Amino acid sequence: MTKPEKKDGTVGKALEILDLVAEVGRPVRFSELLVTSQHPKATLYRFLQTLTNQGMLSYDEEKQTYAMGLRLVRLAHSAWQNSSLAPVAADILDQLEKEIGETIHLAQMENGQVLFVDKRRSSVLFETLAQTGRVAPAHCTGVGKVILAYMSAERLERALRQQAFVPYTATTHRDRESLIKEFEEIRSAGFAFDREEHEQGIISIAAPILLNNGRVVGSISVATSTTRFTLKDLEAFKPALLNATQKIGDAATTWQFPSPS
Amino acid sequence: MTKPEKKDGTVGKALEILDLVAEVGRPVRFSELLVTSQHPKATLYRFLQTLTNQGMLSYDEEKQTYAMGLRLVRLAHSAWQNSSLAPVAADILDQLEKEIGETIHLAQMENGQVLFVDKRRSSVLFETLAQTGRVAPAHCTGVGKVILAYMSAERLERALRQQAFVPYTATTHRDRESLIKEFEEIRSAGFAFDREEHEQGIISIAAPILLNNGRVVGSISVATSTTRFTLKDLEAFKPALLNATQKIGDAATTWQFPSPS
DNA sequence: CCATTAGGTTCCAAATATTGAGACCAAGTT
DNA sequence: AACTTGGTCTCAATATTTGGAACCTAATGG
Repeated sequence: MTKPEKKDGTVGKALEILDLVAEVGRPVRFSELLVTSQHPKATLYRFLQTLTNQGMLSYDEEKQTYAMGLRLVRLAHSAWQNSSLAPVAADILDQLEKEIGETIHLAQMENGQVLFVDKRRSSVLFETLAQTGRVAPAHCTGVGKVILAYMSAERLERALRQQAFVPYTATTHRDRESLIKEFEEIRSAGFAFDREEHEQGIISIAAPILLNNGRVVGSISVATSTTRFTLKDLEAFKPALLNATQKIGDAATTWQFPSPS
Repeated sequence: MTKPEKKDGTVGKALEILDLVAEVGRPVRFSELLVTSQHPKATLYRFLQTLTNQGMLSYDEEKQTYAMGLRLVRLAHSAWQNSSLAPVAADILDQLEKEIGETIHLAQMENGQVLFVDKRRSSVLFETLAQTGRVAPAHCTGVGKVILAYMSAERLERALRQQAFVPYTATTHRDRESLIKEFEEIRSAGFAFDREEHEQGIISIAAPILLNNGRVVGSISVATSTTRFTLKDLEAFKPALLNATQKIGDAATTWQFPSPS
């Protein structure tokens, strides 16, 4: 009673199961879900049934596995167009890419995680983990930290509670205090670095996208590998980066702006 | 009792509302949804509430509008990777693009509609309506007709019932009979044409992707404008196209294959 | 400037859908 | 052949959803 936190009935539970399947990231068996979810057999079974014939999941009869359904990609298309910064930012990202020629990510906050909503690929073949639609932890990425640093106290509190502080590398922030300490630094600099905090050998510089009323709605980063650039080198991109975030912020303010998570 | 057709309780209804919002394709007001949905005020309100704080919808307080939520793009990423043909087909599409240098679409069936799950853009600046995640009617597109033509009787029946037969252009099939008649032709040819049936000035050639057991799981099309090619010209792509669909079919058979809608 | 209305939100008892223990079934293992 | 493991089905108890109507609030108009 002191911590209900969630009160969304059947629909909420069903969606929880979708998340579960999504998290696994591959087709998954009934029994596997049975242990990770808290539900009894019959209940889980019915949810799976419902979600499957709604097209939110797909069921492979032969392998007897569940995977995410195609209806989601249809729905997501609409989400991407209407609720993400991607359409507003597209032209500006194109321009930024031409200017600096490195990998660029456009990210927003989704339930305490960083969600990549668009990107431009470096011409050099170099893959980061990030693809459009992919998520990453907020506490150890440039895009994540810079959004957190500019959040309102209320939203920040909620987001911090959602951080698991998984220590990916030696430089990853391991607790709330350490992370919060960096925020002041980020705010006074106007941008954040990722110092190989998520992936060994990958660094980035990220700046916040602010609405004219001061609200953060997302961020952009330029990411590269330590074999090609140092943090100092990345700092050279700062003017171009801030110019881009400024423009996107302006555009998003006048345009239909998305409500943040 | 004679035609329940849908029996998915609360979850089904909630998802129906998501579809509703997606269909509008722009942020939408409460009152607008109230008339298109069948639900009473209070009920709709609660659903919107639930979906919003689940991140499936986003609410713009200022404009008082609902739009699709970012959680969907996160979930869809997983769907696209696990349940679509896109990952299996990626390399083959790349190759096909190099070979013929025209716009290519990879499509699957989703609830009676054609869903584009990937594409390769022609180097010539030429935009079709199709983007990844976008949907189109099945009865008037090459990718749609060719999938229908190879479906099992049972699945076909279901799909046909979902066709609205909107007459986009002069050549669009206007009824079930006319459409069915073309299926034999398609099957004996092994591919389908789109004769400006969806968009004036856009034609395409499409071939089915078949699992080794004969089941259709998707299709590929090469689309172009009538100012650049004729149907005869498109037919020249047939060998390359069939080669690609064959390979994708093989790959999909051995690989984790998605369950069709 | 008050009256009126349209768009949203909240309440609550009745109607309905969800829930889960356990029975059941199929297929593979020992 | 008995035994597991993985999955599906049934049914009564229970919790949730439901929607009419009251209630807000901010616009609109007279």
